[in-house]
Order: sequence, then structure tokens, then C-alpha cells
Amino acid sequence: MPAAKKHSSKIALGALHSQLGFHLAQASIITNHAFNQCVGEPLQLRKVEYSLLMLLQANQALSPKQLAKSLALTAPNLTMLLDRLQERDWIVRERNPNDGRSQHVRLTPVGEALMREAADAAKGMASHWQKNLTPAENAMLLELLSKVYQD
Amino acid sequence: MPAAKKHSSKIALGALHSQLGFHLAQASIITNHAFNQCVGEPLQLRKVEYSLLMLLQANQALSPKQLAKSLALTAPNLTMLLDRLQERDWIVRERNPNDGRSQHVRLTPVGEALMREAADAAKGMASHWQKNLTPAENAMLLELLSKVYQD
DNA sequence: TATTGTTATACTCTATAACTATA
DNA sequence: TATAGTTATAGAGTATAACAATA
Repeated sequence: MPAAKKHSSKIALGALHSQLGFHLAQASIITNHAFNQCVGEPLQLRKVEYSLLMLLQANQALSPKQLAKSLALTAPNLTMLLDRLQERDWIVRERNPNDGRSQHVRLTPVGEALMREAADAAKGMASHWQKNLTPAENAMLLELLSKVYQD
Repeated sequence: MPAAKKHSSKIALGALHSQLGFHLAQASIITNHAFNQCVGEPLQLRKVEYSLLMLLQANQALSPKQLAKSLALTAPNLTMLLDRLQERDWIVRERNPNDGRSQHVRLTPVGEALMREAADAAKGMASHWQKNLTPAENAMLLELLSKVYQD
């Protein structure tokens, strides 16, 4: 039998223990804190702004429609988000020559430089949780998570 | 070599591919949708309200201080949340006889009945993602996630 | 008529500061 | 003086409806 618990502040999780959404929310507390400390605060970037710019970096150009779907944002909120990024000279919106209704959103050279900085800063995030996870466990976790939302 | 990609709407993730926070956010889109459909909408419960009530169910009584820490809420926001739950007769706030500053928050009988309903409704959530995960993978995922935020 | 993107606006969530009471 | 909880309030995030331009 284990030793008597010493005035522990631990509380029971009950049925939450087997619920994926709860564990995702708890783990997100850690990753959000790591993001804000390593990237968000130093570069004055919100998480969703960082993700959006990373997607542009990886895809050259995307339409607001594609971005809204990938990031689960409504169209009006994405418009405001793009406005702010454009004011900071990180993106440009070009008209799609093949379909005047849609746009190509691209990183500017300044935006590309920012993302190189951000990618470097992001390397520090993993230290916030990798003391608890081996590299193999970390890789497994990423793979299992992507299965949750695949399709 | 794979066949030519057919007008796919897939976009590249770039460096996001290796970032835990991004995958957590994407997976949360699925679990949040499942929660709202199975529990949130039918029972008119927000996710944080559900988690709070589940913690009370598993622990008999907790102080607002403990709840705020467990759910990463600020004290004023928790006060408003408890006010709303109290208005619906799901919780009561009792004065701690050993320390007049703190409280014991408990489920009412009505709240306990609600949580039995909620626990039943919550069983439907897993079908939203378990088509992609075997039971063993699901168990592994929960264990790896809890390692991220342990300590 | 359907689609892309924008504007206007309201609602919710979250955070900070100042306050009360108990210790 | 420190802690638990509350009140008041402002900011940020998110959603819906109505609109403009293009197909």
C-alpha cells in the first residue's frame, strides 16, 4: 500500500479521466503558456496569427477561404485578422486573376523574415513539456493527435 | 510513386507539422464539436461548466480556489460561472466552518441528476473520432497527453 | 443563383484593478 | 499583512446578418 498522502492538493478527475477533450484542454494550457512565453510575447503574435503565417510560409499563397477552413475561423473574423496582419506589412492580398471573387494571400519579404525569427523562437517551446516525454513519445503523440482530426 | 494528386484542397503544414500546440488545437476542433453536439446543446452546458460539475461530482466538495486552479480560470470569472450554476440550482456554496474566508462548493441533488444525464450523453462523443483510433491508440493518447501537463 | 469576401454589430469570454471579509 | 472571494469594467475573441462584387 502507498504511504499516506501528505496534505496533497490533488483532486480526483472522475469520469473526466477518460475524456479526450478534457486532456486536450489541460495539455493546451501548457502549450499555450509555452507559446506566449517563447513566441507570442517576444514577437507580439497571437497563436492564430502565428499559425496563419506559418501556413502561408508553407504554401506560398492561400485564399482567405482556405485559411478560414484550415484555422476554423469565420469569414468576418478572418477578414479582420488579415487586416491587422496587412497593417503590419506581413502579408499582401492579391486578386486571383482566374477568379475575381477570390484572393491570393502571400507573405511579404518582411513577413518571411518574421517567420524565420518565429520558427527559431518556437524551438524553445518544447522544453516546457519534453522533460515529461521522450522523443519517441512526443512523436507518437503528434501522430495520434493527427489521427483524431484526419479526414 | 504515388498517383498524381487530384485537385486536392490539402494544404502543407510546414513547420507546424512538428508542433504539439498546433495539433492540440486541431484535435480540439473535433472534440469541441463532439461535445457541443452530444452534451453542450442538449443540456445547455458549456464545456467549462461541464468540467467544473464533473470535478464536483468526483470530489464531493471543492473550494473556488481549487476549482480556479484546476480549470485555469481567474477568480472573478469563476465567481460569475458559479453564480450562473447556482441560479440553475446545480450547486450550492457553503461557508467553510474551519476558515470563514473560503467556501465549499457542492452539487445539489438536481446537479447530481444532471451530471448522470451528462455522463450518459458524453458517451456519444467518442464516435466522432474513434473511427480513426483503435481503443489501444485512444488509451495511449490519453496517457501521453496527461504526461504533457503532469507536475 | 451561388460564391468570395467585407461591413456592421452584438455576444461571450477573459483579464485587471479595486473592494470586502476573514485570518 | 496575507488570503478567499466579489464587484466593476474594459478588452479581446467569436458569431450572425446584411451587403458588394464576381462567377
